Amino acid sequence: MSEGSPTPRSRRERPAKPALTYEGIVDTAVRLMKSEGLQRVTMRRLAQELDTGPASLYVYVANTAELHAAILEDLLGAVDRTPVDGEGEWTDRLIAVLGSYTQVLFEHPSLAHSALVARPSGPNYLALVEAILALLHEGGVPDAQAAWGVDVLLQVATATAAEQSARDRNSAAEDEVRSLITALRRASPETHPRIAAVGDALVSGTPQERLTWIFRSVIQGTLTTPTPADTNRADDSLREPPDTGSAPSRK
Amino acid sequence: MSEGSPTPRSRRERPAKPALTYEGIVDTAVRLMKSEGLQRVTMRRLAQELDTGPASLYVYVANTAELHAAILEDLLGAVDRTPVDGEGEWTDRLIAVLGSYTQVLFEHPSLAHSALVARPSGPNYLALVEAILALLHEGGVPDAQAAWGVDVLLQVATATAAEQSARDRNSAAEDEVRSLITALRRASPETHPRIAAVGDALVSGTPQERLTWIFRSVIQGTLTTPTPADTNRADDSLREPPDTGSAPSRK
DNA sequence: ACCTGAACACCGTTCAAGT
DNA sequence: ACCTGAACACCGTTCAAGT
Repeated sequence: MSEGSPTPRSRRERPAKPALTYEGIVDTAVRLMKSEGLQRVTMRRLAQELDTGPASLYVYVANTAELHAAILEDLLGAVDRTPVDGEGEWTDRLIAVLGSYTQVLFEHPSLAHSALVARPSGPNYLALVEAILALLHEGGVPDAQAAWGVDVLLQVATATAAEQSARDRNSAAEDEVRSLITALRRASPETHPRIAAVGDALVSGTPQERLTWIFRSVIQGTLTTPTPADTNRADDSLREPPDTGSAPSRK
Repeated sequence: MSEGSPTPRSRRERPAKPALTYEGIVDTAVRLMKSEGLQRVTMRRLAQELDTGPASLYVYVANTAELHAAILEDLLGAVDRTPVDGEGEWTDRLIAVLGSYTQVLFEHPSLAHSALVARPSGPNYLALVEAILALLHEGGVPDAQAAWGVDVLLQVATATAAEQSARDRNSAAEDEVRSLITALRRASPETHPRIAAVGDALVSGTPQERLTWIFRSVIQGTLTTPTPADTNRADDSLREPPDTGSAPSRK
């Protein structure tokens, strides 16, 4: 599986245009994303980077969405999962893992938005899900609740990063927030008594404080809210048998 | 297209081309969105619908994002807020309002995704925030927690609608979910013990069941999780950290 | 003063034709 | 058999020039 040794006899050798592979395409896409943002990772721009035409990429990648999902999966490798086996309260360690995930999205703002739709299924994503489940298990959260909770936790983290990063990059989004704040402040106690009553609390706190509170309260809700499944199936014998022997043919 | 309308021959009277106004533009945009989806509500397509050039729209709308936010604000008028003054448990009525909001997004799937970024500040959005705050207040949720909770509740509702609607319209997204499910099922108990242990619970339940559980658990978390503001501040305004460390680093 | 035609600088995706 | 040039059908946004 070794590549042929390069024989550098040609002096007008180009900068080693690498053969197109899925890995090479994703690597280049990640590099391009880090340097220019996801909005520049287009099929055409990426093809240009790879010194080919856009049509060639379609041999390896089905469409732009799949390309973006592949970038996300790659980036998830940077999430720090070490708190899983660390010390301290399990909730704090869970918040640390979720915070690291959010941080990764923040560092690449353009990615967060697409992460809300892209559903990666690669090893880095699975490892993250496993880490969160392990911490919820350690905290004594029932399996059914933990299973549904992991989705919500990743969802709020992703959505928060997407919102925040939209503001960073898009001045129009910032204007929208500004006018929302103005509208909230101007809300009359007559027509909007509760908005007037809570006042600045609607927009108070640092993003950091708010995010930590969100994690804490969603964890709390997950811990204390039974799923309907708990009443439906009391025993856990509904699990699929391991796929030894007969392969399940239905998809 | 609206051709073949009976126009008098003598005059070149067109089919009553309405003068451009902000309201007229938004109305047409909403109609176009309902008939062809948000992805067709482009500046160019909308201008075509209004029988003008795209440049003319920029007199009234700053950019595409603002246009989409205006559409969302209009659609929020369809949210059923009557449960606020209804009967029954406050949590059930809150879930009903949030469910109606989610339903509106579901009925116009293309809108949900943009709703995650667009921050409307119109009357319909304010009325929705007011309604949620009123219900949280009725439930005895402290103001500071209610203020932060309303954001999370709208966020999870929006994100859920966006995810679900992405699947409906985009077969690629559906494939992604399918391969995620496969990946979860195949997870080895050796490397991913918790994923293996919870098994199908990760993907169990109807969207309806899951969404209701999400609302319930986020409400529960909001109710029981104190904000740092409760201990930190009395009535002081928030101060921004100096943030002098932003060095212009070149790479 | 107000509006817009035309241009600039891009897109995703497909497929016939070339190697 | 594999790859890609070229085309199709679009985009957002700007601004000089026309009325």
